[in-house]
Amino acid sequence: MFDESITVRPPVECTACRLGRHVICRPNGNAEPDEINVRRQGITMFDPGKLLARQGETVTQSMTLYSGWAYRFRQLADGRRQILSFAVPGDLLMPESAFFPDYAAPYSIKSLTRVSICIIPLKDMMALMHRSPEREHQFKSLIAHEAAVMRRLIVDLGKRSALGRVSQLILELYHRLASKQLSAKGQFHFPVRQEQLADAVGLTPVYVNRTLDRLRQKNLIAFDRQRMTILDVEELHAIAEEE
Amino acid sequence: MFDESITVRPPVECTACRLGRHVICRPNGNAEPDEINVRRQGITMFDPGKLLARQGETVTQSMTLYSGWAYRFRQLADGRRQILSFAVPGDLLMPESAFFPDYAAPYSIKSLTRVSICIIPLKDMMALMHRSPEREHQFKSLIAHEAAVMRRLIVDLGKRSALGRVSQLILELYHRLASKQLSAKGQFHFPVRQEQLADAVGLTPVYVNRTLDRLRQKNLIAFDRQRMTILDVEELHAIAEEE
DNA sequence: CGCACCTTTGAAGGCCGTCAATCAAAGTGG
DNA sequence: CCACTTTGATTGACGGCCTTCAAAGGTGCG
Repeated sequence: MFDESITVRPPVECTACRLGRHVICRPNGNAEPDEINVRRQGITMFDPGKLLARQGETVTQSMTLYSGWAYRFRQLADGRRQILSFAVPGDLLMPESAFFPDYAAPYSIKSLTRVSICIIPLKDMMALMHRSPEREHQFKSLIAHEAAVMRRLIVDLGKRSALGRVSQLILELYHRLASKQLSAKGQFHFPVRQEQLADAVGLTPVYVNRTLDRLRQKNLIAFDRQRMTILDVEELHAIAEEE
Repeated sequence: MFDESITVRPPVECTACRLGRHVICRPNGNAEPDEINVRRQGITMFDPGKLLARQGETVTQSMTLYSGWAYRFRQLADGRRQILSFAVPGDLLMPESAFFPDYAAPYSIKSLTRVSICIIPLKDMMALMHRSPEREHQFKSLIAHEAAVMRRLIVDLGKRSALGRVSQLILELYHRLASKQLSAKGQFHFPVRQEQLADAVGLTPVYVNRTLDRLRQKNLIAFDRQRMTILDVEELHAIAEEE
């Protein structure tokens, strides 16, 4: 399954990880030795569109996105697919797997761009988690956050129009990236194709295109060549809430 | 907030709880004394339509549904509401709150029927949970199950038609009730009004009505006077998957 | 019996989907 | 460096699923 990947020696020590405090496996502030650096198997690269985890299969690895984007999704028998969430640099790809031995993945994961992923055996991640109550609490917080994102998506899909859903998604990703210093002045790298936007917000690619167009004509966003710019955060937020 | 409720002395000992093994607070099989029985404050009754928890407010109590139905929902500023899930007898109303002190409720909860609820202080429930690794694991499993239900709902709302969504919901509740011995021969008490069905599956009450009608005309269900009967589980399941 | 609350039904319209064609951008090989 | 291909964005026409508005019909309860 992973034969199309390339694993390289870790280019950096974990203690010098550029993701800094935005990643779960950051070293403790105190004198604890850098355990993860010893355990991890290297950093693995994948091309865009590669399957990183398959729905139903047992999870044995803990994967942290070091660079690039991925998405979690479920696929129906006839091919329809629903994207549950996007993962951006620093995100743990399946945080809840750390709580259950022999956990069966409840969704699949695909790379959206070229990605590099920091992989360590799930057992080691579980052991690391259990070593410190704070780290365990961080895992629980991650899971609670995932649940909060799912609830928002449910409300979006159930109660909001196309304009509202797309606006919500753009804002959510903007805020997540901003909290990791990955956006500036409302501008950020947004490598999501309209087909995947459609699968995320429960619309067709054609209608996502028209919806983006409406947002552009309202002068709320500029979006071209994977570069998203939010021109009016307040008004975009208002539309995201009202529509 | 709870001034419209009536609290009565526990009518039964926890060790004789009719919910038996279908409730998280069941006594351990081994010789451990019945701790919950000491801590709980009694069983509280609420009329239909009462608010049991308010989105955003800090959770201080652990509530288990002893009888009746409730639903978890989020409400938007303009009044639109999306139901996230239903709670049936035996369900813990907000399992994830046991993991976070001073947890702010991410959704509101309302009684759907007249309900009786077994309430104990959240701190006691947390202490009880931490006492035994198995019980803590049960809590984690509950939360994982809630997450799985949310994922299915996301797929329903994003990718399925009205017929598929309604079928999915009926089947989900049927299976949940069956696992608690609360349904027999495809027949069960279903006290959900069409307005709430609509809020659960992201449709309007009018269209839910028409959709139920289509299911009846296909001879897949009978539904009258809060009594739901599934006439053809296989075919209903097929439609739930395909539509 | 009368009122409140649902459910059911009809008609009209809009949001979004489907199908299809065109266009733009980014490779690819010569 | 330029045909050629591939992939994704864009646009138009049309249709359908679902919404909205309104009214009528049931059901339970005081």
